[in-house]
Amino acid sequence: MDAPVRLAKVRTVNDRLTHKLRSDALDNRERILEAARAVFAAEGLNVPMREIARRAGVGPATLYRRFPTKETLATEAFADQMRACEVIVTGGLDEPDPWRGFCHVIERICELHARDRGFTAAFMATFPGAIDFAASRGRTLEAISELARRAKAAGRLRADFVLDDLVLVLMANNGLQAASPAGRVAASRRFAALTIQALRAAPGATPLPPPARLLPGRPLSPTA
Amino acid sequence: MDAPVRLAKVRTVNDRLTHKLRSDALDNRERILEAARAVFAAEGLNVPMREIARRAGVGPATLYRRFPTKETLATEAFADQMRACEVIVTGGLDEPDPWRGFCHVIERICELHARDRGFTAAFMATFPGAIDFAASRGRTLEAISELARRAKAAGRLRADFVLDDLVLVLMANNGLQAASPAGRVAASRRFAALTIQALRAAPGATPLPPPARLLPGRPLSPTA
DNA sequence: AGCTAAACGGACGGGGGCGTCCACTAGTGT
DNA sequence: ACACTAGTGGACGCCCCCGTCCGTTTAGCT
Repeated sequence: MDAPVRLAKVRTVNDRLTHKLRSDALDNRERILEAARAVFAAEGLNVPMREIARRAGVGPATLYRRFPTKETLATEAFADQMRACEVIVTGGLDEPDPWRGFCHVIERICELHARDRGFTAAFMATFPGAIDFAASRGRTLEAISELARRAKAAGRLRADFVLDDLVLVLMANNGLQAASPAGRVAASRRFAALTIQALRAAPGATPLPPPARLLPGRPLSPTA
Repeated sequence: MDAPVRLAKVRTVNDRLTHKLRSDALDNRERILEAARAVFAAEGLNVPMREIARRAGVGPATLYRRFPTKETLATEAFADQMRACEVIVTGGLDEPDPWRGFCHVIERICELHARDRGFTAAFMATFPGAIDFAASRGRTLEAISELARRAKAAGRLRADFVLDDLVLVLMANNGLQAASPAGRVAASRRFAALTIQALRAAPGATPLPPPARLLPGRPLSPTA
C-alpha cells in the first residue's frame, strides 16, 4: 500500500507551494479554494472564474495569480474528493465479500459524484497539467478493476463487465439532473441500485453488446 | 388512435405558416432547419444561433425572423424525431409480447437519443411555447406507461418500475459522451442492454430505493 | 516605528454571442 | 416590363467573460 507515501508527497508539494506565501495570501488562497469547491459542486465547472473570485471576496487578479487556469483550480479544489474516491475503493477491497464491496463502491461513488456536479467533469477531463490527479484516478480505477476481478471470480459480477463500463456508469450518473441537490442524490441512488441489478451475474441474463471505449488513451486495463 | 388526426393538424399549421411565404423565403427556411438539425445533432442545443445561420448561408436576421427563439427552432427541427419517438412506442405496443416491445422501445429510443445530441435536451426541456411538442411527449410517455403496465402484468418488468425511471434512463443515456458519434451510439447500445437487465423482473432482485421526480410538473402518470 | 517587497484589486482592451434596425435585393402579380 | 412589397444580410449596440497591467495597500522583519 503506497497511499501514505503519495499523500506525504502531496503534502510536501503543498507545503512547497504555500510555505513561502504571506499569511494573507495563504488565507485568500484557502478562501478561493473554498469558494471554488462550493460553486463547482453546485454549478459544475462551467462557472466564470470571476464568479469564484467574487464569492471568495477577492479580485480576479488574485485568483489568476494563484491558479493560472481553471484546471489548476479544479484539481486543487477536488483533491479531497479524489482522495475520498480512493478511500471508497480501498474500503471496498477490504470487505470480505468482493461483490458486496463492489456494490458499496458503486453506491458510494455514484453518490459522491452526484453531490459534486463538477467533480465528474474533472474526473473525466484528463487535462494535461494534472499529473497527480490523473495518477490518483488511475490508481482508483486499477483498484476497482481488481475488485471487479474478485467479484467475477466469486461468480457474482457478470463476466462481461469491463472497466469501461464503470466509466459509462459514471458518465450516465453525471447526466442525471434535478431541481435540487437532494433530488440529484435521490436519482443517483436509484440509478446506482439499477446499475447493480444490471451488473449482477444472474441466471437469465443475456449477453451485452460490445463494450464502448469512452475515455481517450490506452485501454485502461486488460481486465476487469 | 388519434395520431393521424394530430398529424393532420400539424400539417395544417405548417401550411398556414409556410403557404404565405415567398418561394425564396421558404427555401431559406428549409435550409435553416436542415442546418439546425445537423448542428443540433452533432453539437447539442448549446450552439450559437449565428453558427446555424452561417451553415445555412443566411444572415442572422433571417434566422431570427423565421425562428424568434432557439426553442421555436429546436421544436421545429426535432419534429421528425418526436414523431419517430411516437412511432417507436406504438410499434412497441403492437408487439404481441409486451416485454419484448418494452425492450425494443428502450433500445430504439436510446439509440435515437444517442444519435441526436440536442434531442434529449429538447425532449426534457419542456419550454413554454411548445404545445405540440409537449403534447407529443405526453402521448409518448403515456404510451410507454401503458406498455410498462402490460409488461408488468406479464411478470417480466419489475413491479417497482416507475415512469420517472424512463426519464432517468434518458437523462443517463444523455450523459454518455464519446469522441465520435459512432462511439456514442455504441456506448448507448451497451447502456440500453444494461438498463434492460436492470429492469427485468428477476428472482434474486433486490427492491429499489424510492423513485426520484426528475421532470418538473405534475407526476407524469399514476402508474407504470 | 519604519522600510521593503509581496500581495492586492480595480480597470483596461479584446473577443464573442445576442437581438434588432435599415438600406438594398429580388420574387410576384399585373 | 414594371411597380410593389416581402425578404435579405451587413452592421450596430449591448452585455458578459477573459486574462493582464499597474498604482495602492499591507504583512513581515529589523
